[in-house]
Amino acid sequence: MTASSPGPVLFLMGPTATGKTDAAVWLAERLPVRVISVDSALVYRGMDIGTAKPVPEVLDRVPHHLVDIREPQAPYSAADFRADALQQIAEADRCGQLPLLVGGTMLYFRALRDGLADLPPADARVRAEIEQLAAAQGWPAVHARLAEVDPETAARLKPTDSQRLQRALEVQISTGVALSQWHRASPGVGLTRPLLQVGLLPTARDWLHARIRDRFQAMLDAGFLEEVRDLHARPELNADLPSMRCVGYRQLWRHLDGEISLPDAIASAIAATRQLAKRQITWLRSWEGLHGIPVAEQDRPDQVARKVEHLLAG
RNA sequence: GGCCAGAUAGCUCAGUCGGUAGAGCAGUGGACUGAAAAUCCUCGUGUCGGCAGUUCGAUUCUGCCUCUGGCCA
Repeated sequence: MTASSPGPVLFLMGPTATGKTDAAVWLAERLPVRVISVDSALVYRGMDIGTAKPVPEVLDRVPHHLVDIREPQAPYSAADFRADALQQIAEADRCGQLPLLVGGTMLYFRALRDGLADLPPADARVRAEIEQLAAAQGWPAVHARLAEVDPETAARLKPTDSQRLQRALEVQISTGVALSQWHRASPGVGLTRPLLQVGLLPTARDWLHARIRDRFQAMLDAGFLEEVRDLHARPELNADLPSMRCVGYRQLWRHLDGEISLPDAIASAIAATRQLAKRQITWLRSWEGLHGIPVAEQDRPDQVARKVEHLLAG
């Protein structure tokens, strides 16, 4: 017996502060969908205000999966997400729900859609070693070292790209096989079912920037600084954790460390949010198969959601 | 009112021993395979506060003016 043909999967993508969550909630209250969050920051428990996580009342009404699934000291990765998301999609199928993947972490969307190579996970010990080499001799030295064992990857990476250099060398050291070899050996398994890929695209940068600024102020009014203060007080957390590098948290953490004034922290957090939105838009501009929905300043979430619904019906 | 220090990119500032200027930040466009809200790359003409003087040539030197800090009254 063959399973009934797999139903579609809906991607709802877009830069921060464009109303993705509200649109998803609107859809979820009218259609049998399963909301699956695609967000590298929403996974962390205790990081609520600064991540613009839906408030508990909303989460009660419309459950969001893959939210609050990690403590801030625990790393999460694109590969973790892919595995979790596949499981959630299977669960949606079982329940007769349309999987609605909503969020702004574009690498996660791509990892899910196109698959990932079969690579070893992060190795904290090896990473620390590489970190030491970099601290002593600089990242160009790491690049030179990588060039000896994996010239192909070294050639495509800049000597300044600390994170990718670290990962590439880490893979080689911990497996004895070059990252480029791994990539050749396993192309990655992508999603094979029908996909509706919707991207919310702000019509202009100026109002998005204003909204980002206003939203950050609202976060502060809602107690964002106190939230970070609580995290800052936890001995198991530190500034180098991926969670504490999140936009807003990172800058307020620096302020709590006494490195910068509160006004400076606020200004740079807002700028970092704008830069995040810009990078998300860059992903979307070249996204294959994208159904872009222009979002104007005055558009309400339900109007945007109706357009998504329309695409779904068509 | 007097004295001193400033006035240069959207912001903070550097600089030009006189030949029309450059960093950081911000902004822009881009890249992106287990940290991705991460990490990295590209892009710099702006009455050098205003007016006048000296000079072949002034953002640079001189004078006056305006504004901003500080000190003294």
